[in-house]
Amino acid sequence: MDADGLAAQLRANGYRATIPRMQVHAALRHAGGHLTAEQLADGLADEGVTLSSVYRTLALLEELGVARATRLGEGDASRWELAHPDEHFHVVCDECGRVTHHRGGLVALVTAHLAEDHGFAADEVDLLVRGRCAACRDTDAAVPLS
Amino acid sequence: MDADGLAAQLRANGYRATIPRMQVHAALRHAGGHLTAEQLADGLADEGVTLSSVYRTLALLEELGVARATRLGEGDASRWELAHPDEHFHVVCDECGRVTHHRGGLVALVTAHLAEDHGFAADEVDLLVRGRCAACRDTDAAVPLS
DNA sequence: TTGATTGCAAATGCTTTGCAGCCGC
DNA sequence: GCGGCTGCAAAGCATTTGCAATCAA
Repeated sequence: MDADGLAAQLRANGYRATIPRMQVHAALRHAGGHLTAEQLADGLADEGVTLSSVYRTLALLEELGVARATRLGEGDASRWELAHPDEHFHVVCDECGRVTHHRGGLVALVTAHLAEDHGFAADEVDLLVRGRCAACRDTDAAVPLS
Repeated sequence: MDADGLAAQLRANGYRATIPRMQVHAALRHAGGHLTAEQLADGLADEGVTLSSVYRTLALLEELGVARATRLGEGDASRWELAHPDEHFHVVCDECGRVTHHRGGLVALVTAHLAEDHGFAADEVDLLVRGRCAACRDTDAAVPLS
């Protein structure tokens, strides 16, 4: 979604199109996702956007279904991205920290299974995989610890 | 695993079998999982076990592969359970808060897919589904909001 | 005995909130 | 102009950590 679209959606829901809201959205769109609230605030400090506004804006964007939070580690901070229209899941490498998206019918499969067999209406499916990516596995093989 | 098994596993790894460790494990086993650190500490206050020991113990049990943490909400505290030998995922009802486990070959399917197509070695798969359970959907139908 | 482990309390880090002024509508 | 939003600073939680005392081995 572009800036005008966001402004329209905000106003359509009775919210105002303010600088922090537009800037946070632009930053998420530009970065392609996986930013913490603090990273967003740091990057937007020049525009006069503060951390608390970032948090408030993220909560709002989430409520509108525009953004989405994911916890990529145990104690870590939440990381944010724009909501994708199609389902996906996150694959995180514990070694290099790289995060990739994977798409697939998997999420739809889970949803259908739960609905049919258990009468459960799934609103949100969050699939997180942690492990080691191909690049890091190669590196390990080349430079063994022993 | 029973108490003796845990004591043995602790000592085999160079750790001591102390009261907090045995009690936290027993509490998790008895409760069947989904307890926060604070709930554990409250229930074990009579045994003189403090919150910080609960946290340290949980971290240790996780390292040993005996326990496992899951975040069931955004800002919520982590909930803990004993690790199951077989994979499973959590289904949380947003309305009544009930949490159920579901088993299935789904996790193995994801792991295999990532390994074969992307060379990614998955260590941990965390699948969380949120929505409304059958019971709550029935209730809603009987007592419509309008 | 001896060092790992605990309790206590203070510190940390992420996130939320109260309030007075500001700005989009 | 009005009321929603923001910045600022302080509070709130879950979790971690420093240190002296304690306890398992």
